[in-house]
Amino acid sequence: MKKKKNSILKVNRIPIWIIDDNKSYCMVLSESLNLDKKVLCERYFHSIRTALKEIRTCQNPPPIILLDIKMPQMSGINGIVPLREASQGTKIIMLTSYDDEAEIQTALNLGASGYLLKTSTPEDIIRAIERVMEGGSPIDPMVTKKIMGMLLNASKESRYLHQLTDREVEVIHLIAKGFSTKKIAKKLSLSRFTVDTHLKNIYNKLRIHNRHSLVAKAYTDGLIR
Amino acid sequence: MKKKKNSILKVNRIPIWIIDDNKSYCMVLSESLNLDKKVLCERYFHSIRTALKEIRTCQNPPPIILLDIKMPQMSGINGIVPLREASQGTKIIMLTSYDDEAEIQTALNLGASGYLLKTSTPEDIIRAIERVMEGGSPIDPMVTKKIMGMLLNASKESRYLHQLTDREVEVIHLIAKGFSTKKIAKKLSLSRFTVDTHLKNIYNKLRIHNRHSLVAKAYTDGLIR
DNA sequence: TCAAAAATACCTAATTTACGGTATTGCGTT
DNA sequence: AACGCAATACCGTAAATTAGGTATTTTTGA
Repeated sequence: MKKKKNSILKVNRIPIWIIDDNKSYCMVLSESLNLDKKVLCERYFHSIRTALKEIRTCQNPPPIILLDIKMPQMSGINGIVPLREASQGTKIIMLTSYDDEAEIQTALNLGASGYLLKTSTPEDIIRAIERVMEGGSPIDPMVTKKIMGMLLNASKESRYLHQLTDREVEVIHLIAKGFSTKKIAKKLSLSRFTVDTHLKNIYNKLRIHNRHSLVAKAYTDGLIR
Repeated sequence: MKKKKNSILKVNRIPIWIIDDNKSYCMVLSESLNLDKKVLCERYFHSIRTALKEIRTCQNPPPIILLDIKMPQMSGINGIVPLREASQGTKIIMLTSYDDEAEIQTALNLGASGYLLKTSTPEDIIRAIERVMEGGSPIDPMVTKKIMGMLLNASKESRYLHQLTDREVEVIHLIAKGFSTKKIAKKLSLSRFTVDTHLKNIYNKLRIHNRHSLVAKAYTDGLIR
């Protein structure tokens, strides 16, 4: 462990910036956060453009930026990359009213360090900031829940979507484990012809023509994880 | 929104049980949590067996159980299903010293509501309990970070791990799209023999013997997402 | 209880795959 | 110059797969 990291932390409050087009929310949040002694909202901006201009010229870019995802001119998503390029040390916590899975994925892939819903309390946000400073990636539990629910239900949904039968799903899982027709037949105590028939029916339902497509589809459609 | 939910919350403290073989940790945690007025650790057990016996016979099973994952006789993982069956209303928060990805997946799939590392402070744990009561699924930010890192780096790592060449990776992607040897050859303007050779080399490197295993491996190893 | 759906089994022909070889070319590194 | 490695290409063949049938039994739902 280096001393440097501590020194930043010990200069009392963690400096942050907020970027959010909603001016009242921005002000209220800023003041709420400043009530606590842990963080200090130094500045806030109502557009990514102005924030970018500032971060490129200022002396001390903040270690943390709270970034609203939904903004008129430029989506918060598009702000992640330029902001991080302008200041490599800065970590970004997305703040949003939506809980759209695709956005979460994109935001995190682009290098956001956290993802909070706007229903978060100031305490939640402060906690998240501290977590990010420690190297974590806080994601709102509700968001986590949503993603998990998605993952868990995907296989059932997909199965229903394709009208696959129990046996067919069973065969698909074995195919995905690399088994050949014969092996599957042995494993399920069936004739190889039966397995063949199941496979043909699966192919027809999924409109594919071979095993490798089947495995790919099983993964992309969430039938298998 | 129903009123019922609030009524439960308003009976002051949320009752919880702790199951952890480490007796001193168990006691200390229990007392720490009880310092706060939000939760009340009613009981703690040092084995799943005793906790199960109790939950099956008691009048008021707790809404929340903190369950240690690493225990001598029976892994905490195996406790999830019987505990939930014994008391359907009870939600389980896994508590562990490890941050093994497979365990997280398994635990969550089996119906655990949260996953915290033992480095969590009592405040973290109380917060997590409240989140679960609200229907969320708190996962320790460090754990989230680990999973994310895994997802992001998987393709590169996996590729490096298996020493696959550029061309080989290219072929794998086309296989995953369902193309046959001939189609791939046409697409890449190669001889079908060349594609065949690439495939043979891939099989040797990954120690597999057919296309469907390849696609499965490409997905599970994160070569494809 | 009757019909539909699912699961089972078999056959054949055409096609594709897997895998054992061998071999040439080009591109970096030493 | 020598070497390793990636990429390319070719051959032959046994095994596996796909796709077109037909057909019986079991299960299930209306």
